[in-house]
Amino acid sequence: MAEKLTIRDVARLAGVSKSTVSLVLNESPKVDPATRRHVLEVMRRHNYVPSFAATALSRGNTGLIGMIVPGLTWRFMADINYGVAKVIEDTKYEIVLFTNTKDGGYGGILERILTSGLTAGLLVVAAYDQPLEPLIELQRNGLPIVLINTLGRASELPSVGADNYAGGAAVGEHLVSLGHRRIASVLGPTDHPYVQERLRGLRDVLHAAGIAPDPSLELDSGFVEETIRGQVRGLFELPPGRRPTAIFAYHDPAAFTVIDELHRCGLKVPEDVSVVGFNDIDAASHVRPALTTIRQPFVEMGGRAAELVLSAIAEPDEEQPARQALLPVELIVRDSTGAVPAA
Amino acid sequence: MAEKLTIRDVARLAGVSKSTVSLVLNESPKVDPATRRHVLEVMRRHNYVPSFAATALSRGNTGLIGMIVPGLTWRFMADINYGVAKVIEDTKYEIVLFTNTKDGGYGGILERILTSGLTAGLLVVAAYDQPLEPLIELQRNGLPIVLINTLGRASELPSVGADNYAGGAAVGEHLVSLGHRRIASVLGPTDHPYVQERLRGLRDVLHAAGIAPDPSLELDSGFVEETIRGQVRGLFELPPGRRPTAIFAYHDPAAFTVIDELHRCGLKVPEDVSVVGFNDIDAASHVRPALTTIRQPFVEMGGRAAELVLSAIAEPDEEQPARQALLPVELIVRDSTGAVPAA
DNA sequence: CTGTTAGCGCATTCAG
DNA sequence: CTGAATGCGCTAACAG
Repeated sequence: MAEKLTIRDVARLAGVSKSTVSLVLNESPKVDPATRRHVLEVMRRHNYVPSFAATALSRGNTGLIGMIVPGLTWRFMADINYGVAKVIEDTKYEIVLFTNTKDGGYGGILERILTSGLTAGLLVVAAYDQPLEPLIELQRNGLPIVLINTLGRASELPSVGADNYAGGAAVGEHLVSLGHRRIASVLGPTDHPYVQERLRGLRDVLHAAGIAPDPSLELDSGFVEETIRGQVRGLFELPPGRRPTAIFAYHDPAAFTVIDELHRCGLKVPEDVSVVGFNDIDAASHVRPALTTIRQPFVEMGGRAAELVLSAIAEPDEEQPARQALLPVELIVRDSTGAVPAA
Repeated sequence: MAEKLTIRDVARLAGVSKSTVSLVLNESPKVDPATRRHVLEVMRRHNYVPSFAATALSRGNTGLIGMIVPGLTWRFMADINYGVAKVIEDTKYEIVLFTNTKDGGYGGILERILTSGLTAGLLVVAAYDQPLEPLIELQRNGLPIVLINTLGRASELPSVGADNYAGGAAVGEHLVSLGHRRIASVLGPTDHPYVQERLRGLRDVLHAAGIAPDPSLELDSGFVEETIRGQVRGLFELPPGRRPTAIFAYHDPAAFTVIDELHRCGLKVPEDVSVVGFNDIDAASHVRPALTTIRQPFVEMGGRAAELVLSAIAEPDEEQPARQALLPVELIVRDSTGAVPAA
């Protein structure tokens, strides 16, 4: 059953030549609508689908888009992938998934991809510990690459990322509009570019509001929960006038920790202190108080990245300007922020 | 740079013929070790990798293994994929990922895969709402398929799954050994095969211990949290002698809900009531009391499934007996279970 | 507009 | 053991 038909069979069945069939397949306008319809009909009836391998070989393009991900455990990977898949599935391309299971960087993957012509383009979800150079090298060799840049790393590669600066600014504007003037930041690892961007956004807004930066309120908290707890306690051991009335945490789990520690200190959220997170993870809306936070557009990022590779593949000549798309983030106001308490 | 070399170039550079190079590539023993080494050396030096498309066309095998997943949001998908990737990366195959983004079933994917010869084999992570027939059909047409059967669905397809029966039995044995005789089950959706299997395992153990089944302790709780809370309360409105001393929840989040509701009812875990979950999600070890639960071997499931397709691809003739591999689960004893309280 | 003729890069006979 | 000849299924000029 379902014996595989070749283009030749279709040609015979339709009473035309192979190339006519090929032209129909490639939607060439150079074929008579009637013949075209007829050929399509034959194809459908016999359930013909062109051979993937043959098409790839002949065209010099495999119709495969590689996607390198650092792993699937990261909670937003699902969204990114969804965005990518949504775009790709409407094309003739398929996604080849490469998961970094080994520590040794991208290993032989990249080399293999390039020289074997495995994929027509590459989507790379930036990982903390992977250097970008090999990718840039690949790109120079003609492989369209788009970086899904969740880390805000600067590079000459085309990339899509979230507008972390705007995120920080939005938080600042929201808090300032509520009357807050002493805003602390639990920054996580401050050497990460995205953290710096957010802080810059926040500072700029504060500056514009006439609020001078206070280093004692900008905390490099790293990734360790205990550090955060200690820092939060430290904040409220400051002289009363120097204590913050709002805390901006670099991601939602950190915000939860902050809130929990505030509660332990006998402070109420948002009555005594307002708290803002980042990322809008599922739990943010379920927790109490529901968390005010910034939503990153991961689905859109995936989709946009896919569109970018696709277009780079379609027009390889056009020396694509390295586009660094920054997608807008969204402030989600919930219950963890409120007006500044009366002094 | 890195102009793509063909087998012909390598032949020329090595001073042999194309077919010799080909034989070397395919590790044929019919080539002189010296020439072989020489050719390999040339390939390495010039960074030659055979063209993916050409190899695929010529061999009639794309070297691609498709993986259909219902989505990446499901938390265990990462583990399954990791297991698959671990196995696949040591072979010449790559993974093509298909995500069901549309509701309409597998859509055209399956048809396309078969007739275009896109993939050499298929790994399908079972989804709740997808029928298996199309897959069986594909398999009949010669496409090796392995079902990663997280739902315990019966089918003639080769599949790997977790031993849910053993899981239920292990829970039973653990609780019985602690002296419990009145064990309630918060079953989730009882029409799901895996739920039934677990219940069967539990019942069999209870039966062997001389404990008669009690329908009032077997609760079809569906997926809704409120239902579970109500049922838990109901359990402790039973006459004192008929109340359970232990509760088996069909998954960890449900167990958390159960524990929370017990606390609200003024009952302590495990002093008054023991609670067991299923799946061993990350939170299970972080929560208090740390949850006793059953770990499912998702990584191993992925790996095993990958091995199965690979072998089916390698030996297509051998009318593979439809293997239904059931991988062992593991009881993780933590703090939520304890000796039955003294009457 | 349609049919003819060459390859694409490799695997696989088949002689030598 | 090695080299020359075919073909995989399709696309892409090129004639007709």
